[in-house]
Amino acid sequence: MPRSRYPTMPTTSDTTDSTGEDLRRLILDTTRHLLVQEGYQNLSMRKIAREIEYSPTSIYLHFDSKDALLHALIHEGMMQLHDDLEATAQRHPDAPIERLRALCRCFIEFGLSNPEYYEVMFQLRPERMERYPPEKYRAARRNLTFFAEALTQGREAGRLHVEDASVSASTIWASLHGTVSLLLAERLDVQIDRETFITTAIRQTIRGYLPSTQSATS
Amino acid sequence: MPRSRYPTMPTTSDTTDSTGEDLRRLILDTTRHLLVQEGYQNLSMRKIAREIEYSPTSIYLHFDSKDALLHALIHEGMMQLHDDLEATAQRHPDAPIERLRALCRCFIEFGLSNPEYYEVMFQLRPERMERYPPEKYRAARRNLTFFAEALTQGREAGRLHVEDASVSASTIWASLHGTVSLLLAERLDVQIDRETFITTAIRQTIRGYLPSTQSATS
Amino acid sequence: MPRSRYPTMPTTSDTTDSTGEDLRRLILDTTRHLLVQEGYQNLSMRKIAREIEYSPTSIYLHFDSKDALLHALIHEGMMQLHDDLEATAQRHPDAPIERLRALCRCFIEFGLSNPEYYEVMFQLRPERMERYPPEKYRAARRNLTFFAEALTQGREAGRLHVEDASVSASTIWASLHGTVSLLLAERLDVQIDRETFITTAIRQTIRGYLPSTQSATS
Amino acid sequence: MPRSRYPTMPTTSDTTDSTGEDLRRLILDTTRHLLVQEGYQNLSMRKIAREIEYSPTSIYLHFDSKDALLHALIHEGMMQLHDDLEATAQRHPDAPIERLRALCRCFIEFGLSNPEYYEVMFQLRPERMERYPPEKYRAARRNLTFFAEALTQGREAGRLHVEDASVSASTIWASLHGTVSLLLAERLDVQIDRETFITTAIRQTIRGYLPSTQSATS
DNA sequence: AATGAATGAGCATTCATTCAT
DNA sequence: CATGAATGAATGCTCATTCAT
Repeated sequence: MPRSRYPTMPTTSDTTDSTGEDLRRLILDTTRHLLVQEGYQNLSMRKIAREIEYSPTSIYLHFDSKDALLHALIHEGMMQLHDDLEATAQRHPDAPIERLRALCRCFIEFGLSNPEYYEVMFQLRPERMERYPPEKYRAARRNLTFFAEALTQGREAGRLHVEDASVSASTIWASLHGTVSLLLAERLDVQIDRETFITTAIRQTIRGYLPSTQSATS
Repeated sequence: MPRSRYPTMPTTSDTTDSTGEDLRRLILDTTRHLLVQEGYQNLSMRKIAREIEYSPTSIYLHFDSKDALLHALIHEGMMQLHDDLEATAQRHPDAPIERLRALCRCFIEFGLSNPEYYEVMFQLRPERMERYPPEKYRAARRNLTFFAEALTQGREAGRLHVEDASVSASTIWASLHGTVSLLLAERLDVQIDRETFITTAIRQTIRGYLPSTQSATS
Repeated sequence: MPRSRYPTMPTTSDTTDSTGEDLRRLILDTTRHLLVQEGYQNLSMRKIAREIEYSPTSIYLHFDSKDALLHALIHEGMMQLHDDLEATAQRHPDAPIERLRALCRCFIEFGLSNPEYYEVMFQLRPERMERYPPEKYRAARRNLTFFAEALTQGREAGRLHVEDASVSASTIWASLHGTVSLLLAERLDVQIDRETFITTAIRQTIRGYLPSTQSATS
Repeated sequence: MPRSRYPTMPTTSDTTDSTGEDLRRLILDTTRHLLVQEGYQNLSMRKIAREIEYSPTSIYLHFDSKDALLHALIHEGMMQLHDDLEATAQRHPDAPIERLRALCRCFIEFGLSNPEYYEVMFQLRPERMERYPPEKYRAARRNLTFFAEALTQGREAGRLHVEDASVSASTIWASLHGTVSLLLAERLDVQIDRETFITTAIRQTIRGYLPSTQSATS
């Protein structure tokens, strides 16, 4: 009986960690694993149950519904992304532009290396997110602040041209999200080299905030 | 008997035919409608049938399979987007930057006002696209050339800084796609005004191609 | 438009052969062909229609139902088997035992070389045969008389030990049918050589009618 | 609520278990019943479910697939046939010819009194048997050895003329199978008395192995 | 003589979930 | 804490057949 064959998350979540929380962890890890392996569309409670060698019913002892399970998973993903971004940010404490570039690269790499995770984190239909718990939502939004902070510091250092850091963080996010999405959906023209595409996307995104000669437009 | 309760496409396709083509249209229109209402994941042949008040079998008289139906829909969407972009391009024959901005706006507006199409057009998982007919694929790709042409002309006029027009067209597309996606998925922070977000996204995207004082590294 | 790509039956049936009978023939030939190629289970009116490039409806102009079509086909098969057996019988006019052996071989070979045909001819469930037209049934039964005649002549020549030629013809038929069935169902042990099996089956079947030293009890 | 209206198998299998095995039995018994009533071709999971007044899903709690269900059924039939043959063989330990005759009679009676089993046991198309588990296949083949052993002992006693006992067991099986098949398919001429037909079939089959005066023919 | 349009019934299988234990 | 038993609803798709034209 394997039961715990996948790398475990270091319990980032707010679990009070009584004894039986182990199964909760096992479910989450297995679900994540299945998600990556078979995709969101093919994820089913039964498969999770089969994989952990418990009955489907047991999952419901720990999660109210499939949605609740997914939400927990999204949250974990957001937390991991947070950790990744944070580590990245700390590597460039005094160079906001470099930091911004690194954050962009970090986001894209997170998406590309966790494709199915990415799908549930950012592409789940709004109705499935309706019941997403507000405090988790707030935590997720915190990821954006890394971008906003870099922008703000860049502006304060006079090196970036930023009007509203919060809005700009969102548009940067949009660009990165579009980049990841097209790559994951394999919609990019085969003639275009992936790495060139990514580099260009990041470069142009950042160029949009560098002071320009023609400041005219709108 | 409702039967035709949704706005109809003005028969963009190559049909000018007999009576029985009406049902084909009805199916396509209804499918589009269901797509925006319930999303691709919840779309089923039976639901379509129920909605048009025909038997599921009847759909198969007009489309070989669910995939074929979706492909037809995607193609229609691509063709309409093409028409929109073309009309937009012609409105600014001699001002590449203005044209580029208008094309961006056009794309975003297309996405926001045809959410039915958008999901299947750009977010369908690669497996479902595998059998997408090559000639339709080629037609779809043509939409990108409007962007590439504007970039090229802007470069030739010395007003845009563009290395590879084809790659850049793709990164612009990525930005726009990300923008539309986040809006449709209702992932944007409620505190941010939609119109501001869109305008900013477009402006920054284009700024990325304006000549800058600081020569952007790599 | 091919329409008549398969070898045609030489109109053994009782058709008055007006002009439109051509389609009837085409349907029969195509059905036979499909049967051999794809098996009885996969035979459908639609497939036949597709193959002959007529509408499914058209088939119903010539055959009342799928059953009627199958019955016509069975009849044709029986007639062909009849021809085969007849030709075989005529080759041994004066040697009843040899003739019997040849008839057995002929039957088995017919079965093995027309597997799917054989299936509908002899293995169709009784309820599908209920409405089989009596005159066709009688014609089919005539095939048995070749065996009965050989038995009778063998008895008259004092070379075969036969009580009731009609019953014995049936038991011989049963043996042959069993032999063909097992071979077609691939139920024979792989260690047993097909040809040896067939030869043995025939030999033993005939030996059952040769005069024995031990007068067989009961 | 009928639920258990058919004769039950006395749990030949290796289950001596809990309560839930009852449904498994009910499914098997009902399936057998439906098989004889409607034939293999018309057997569907839904019909079984309807008949046992459970949901179709419930069947899948006990059998992985339709094939698995059929295989279980075939195996049960083979085991019962085995028991019947074994009991028969033991009744004639020292009289190989009598034993052979009794085994033939036993096989035919098994077929005629278990028509439900018969079709799936011996007439299933090879495709459906492909995945038949090898150990079950081996068990099934063991039934043939009763015939082979009787032949061998008859030969050793100098009372039967047998070349290859294994091949001959198969041809005897073929004869019996043909006999049963024609009877079950109701293909026998109504003028022929069933019992006469069966007796004759068995007698002639065995006569084929008695030493003959004319040993000549190949 | 031929068809286009349409359908009701059916298929094997999977799903998330519930409930009594 | 965990489960076995059970289900209603759903899935894409195929079938033989009918009927008005």
